[in-house]
Amino acid sequence: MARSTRVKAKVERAATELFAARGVDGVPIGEIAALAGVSQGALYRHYPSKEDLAWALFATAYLRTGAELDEIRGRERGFRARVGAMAAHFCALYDRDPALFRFMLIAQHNLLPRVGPGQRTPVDAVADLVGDAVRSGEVAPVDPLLAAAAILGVILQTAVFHIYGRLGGPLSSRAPSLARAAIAAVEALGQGQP
Amino acid sequence: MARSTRVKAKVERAATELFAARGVDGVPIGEIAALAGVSQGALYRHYPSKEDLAWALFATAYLRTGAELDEIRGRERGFRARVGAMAAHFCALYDRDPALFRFMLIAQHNLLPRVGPGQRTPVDAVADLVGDAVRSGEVAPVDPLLAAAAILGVILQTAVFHIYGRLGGPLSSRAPSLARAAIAAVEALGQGQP
Amino acid sequence: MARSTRVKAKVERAATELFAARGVDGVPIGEIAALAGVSQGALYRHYPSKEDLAWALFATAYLRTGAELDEIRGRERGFRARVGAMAAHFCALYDRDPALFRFMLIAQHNLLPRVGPGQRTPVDAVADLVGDAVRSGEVAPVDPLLAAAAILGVILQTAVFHIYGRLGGPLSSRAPSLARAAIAAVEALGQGQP
Amino acid sequence: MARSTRVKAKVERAATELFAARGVDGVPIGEIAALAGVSQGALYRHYPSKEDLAWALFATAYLRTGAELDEIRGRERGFRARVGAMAAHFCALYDRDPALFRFMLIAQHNLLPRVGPGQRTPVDAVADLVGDAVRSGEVAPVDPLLAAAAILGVILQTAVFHIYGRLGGPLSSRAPSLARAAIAAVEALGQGQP
DNA sequence: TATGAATGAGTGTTCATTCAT
DNA sequence: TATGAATGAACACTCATTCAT
Repeated sequence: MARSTRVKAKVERAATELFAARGVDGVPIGEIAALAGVSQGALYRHYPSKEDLAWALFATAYLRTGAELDEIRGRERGFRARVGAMAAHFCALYDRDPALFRFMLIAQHNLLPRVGPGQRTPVDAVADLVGDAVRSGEVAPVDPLLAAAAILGVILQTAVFHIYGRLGGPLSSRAPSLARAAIAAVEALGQGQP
Repeated sequence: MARSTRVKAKVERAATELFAARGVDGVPIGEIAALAGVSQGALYRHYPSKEDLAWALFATAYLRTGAELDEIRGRERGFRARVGAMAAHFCALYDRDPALFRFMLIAQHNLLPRVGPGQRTPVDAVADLVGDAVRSGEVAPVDPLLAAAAILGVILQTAVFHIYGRLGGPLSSRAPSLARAAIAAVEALGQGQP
Repeated sequence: MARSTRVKAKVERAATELFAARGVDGVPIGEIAALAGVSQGALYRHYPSKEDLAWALFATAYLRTGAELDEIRGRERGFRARVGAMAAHFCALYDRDPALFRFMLIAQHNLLPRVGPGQRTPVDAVADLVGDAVRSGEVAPVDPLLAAAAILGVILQTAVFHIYGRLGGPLSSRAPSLARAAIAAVEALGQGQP
Repeated sequence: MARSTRVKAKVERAATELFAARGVDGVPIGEIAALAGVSQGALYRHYPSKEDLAWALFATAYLRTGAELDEIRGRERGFRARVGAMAAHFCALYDRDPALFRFMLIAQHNLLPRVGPGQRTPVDAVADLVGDAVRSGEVAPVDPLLAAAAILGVILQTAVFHIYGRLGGPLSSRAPSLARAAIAAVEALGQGQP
């Protein structure tokens, strides 16, 4: 592993932890450097600005999550299986790196507008998943974006409660419940005016 | 209405709009003063600091929402009716003042820790609503906090999608759908592994 | 005199002295503030940046000098009288505020490009003076800009020598000599190929 | 030509161009290295600091010019011929390397004080030339330094006008005119108040 | 030896807060 | 009391210089 890669990795870890705890604006760059064990100036060899560092962290994680959800959509068959796999995936992400998850939840409010319109986001993946299910007749017709909001809302709000200490234990153990709840919510949305 | 009250109202409106758009840290206090049409120094006659202003805005809206949800719980009877009324209430809040709603979604990450443990929050109201339904046998046994996460997640994530332009139209028109989805999610959570 | 005016005057004096001694880039803004007896932040109420402060000082002095030379051109009659008055004017400027003069000589290399093409500069005034004299037949045909270079060169290089201690005494006492030399130089330029 | 010499030449060329365009303080050392095609660290093998690089460039050119003017003084006979040769020499210097000329004009304000009192500068050469002429009776008694200012002013200010685009064409074509103007200026200085 | 990453002191600038008027 | 200028402690960022590889 090259020296440069080591520094970058340490900086990204430190920044993720601190940004997650106190927000991008709440963390002086010197504190990131100190936690990463490098000098302040060294950060600027890898990122042109603090904002760019935050954006790189966010975009990487956000778009990678979108790609992973797309990958699940390509791999799994059937609405229920796909939602289950996605819920498990989100929970695993959370359990593996809660700081990164928290950072993404916080930072989206500032950074989402920087995501280009052509990018595949997690929202796109989930909405397309619902679209597939509607087309195949697995679920009654429903606005895919509204359904995606329900699916993501059930999962992400649970993560938020976990972050604030309202819920404990590994999130992964709740993945099946969350999947069931998300599926039920989407089906209920589809039963508009019967 | 006393002059002081009018000034406070103008300041709070300005702060809400600006905080919602760019976050508390992203808004200089001078800009709030300018938008409110008062001098910078005058702000300090009403709020001891910017942080206190943000906290006052957040706590007022957050705790009032909790009280309103409690009031719904006191007024409505039955799990479904109560969830429906709460969903309608959230949607009306959003439609009436999207900036305030957005501010609360953003600011919670910084300000939630300042909410005292004895305060009645919206989460408490929703969780208690679920607890009531479990006790009365209306829904199968379920962790009230997990169920509250599902209910709030379905509603709030829809609001988030509205904020980012993924969904349009008044949120209130979606209230019945959201209530149905939230109820279904909770019921699904209650059906462990049969 | 308003407080604001007092502060501005003190800042401009301090900046002129320090810029003249060590160049714009060589002077930290904190030193200007210290010499002016105000806080660092106070500077930014009057100038948006250090560069703007330097530019304001330069542009004011440079364009005012141009206007004064134009005024001389309007007042005096005859080539010799006008050059004499201009030389005296430059020398008086130097004697009254050597630091400002030195600052202008230094700063022109960075700031002259910011002077808009429509502005009346000292160079324009001197060149027009020569143009008048050529048209009236007082001096033989000569490129007014080349003649202006000669006139300004004789005067300004003398000031430079004074700055570096090669010449002493008040510059004003040399004004008549400089005027004579400048006039002779222009006349000699006019005797191209007889 | 040794490798070290080639590197030094490339560095000096790059530094001269960049210093001339934006001043010593305005040019990061990395930019010099990039333009010279060497690494940043390699510069420090040849010059102990940026300041030393600038000084080496300035001192070399400045003192070499002084030596060349002295050589003209040794070679040419008569005030007029010597001034003519010097004017031609300055114009040739400018035409051959305008960046170096511009750098010297800019850098003198910072670096002239570092020139030791015993060094032969261009000013010394020109002043001595005038002294010779006064002693030989070729020109009326005149302060040699004042006369040197006039001679240098006529030539250098013309160069400045050329740099700023007020005059065009090769400067060498103006050398005879400048020499004539400089000589006339000196003679005028010698004619006190008759 | 040559490279370019790392260093760390220094800089310009912002902005919450104070305070003279 | 209301104003807005002044304060001064941060802060993000730059860059000359050093040094491990």
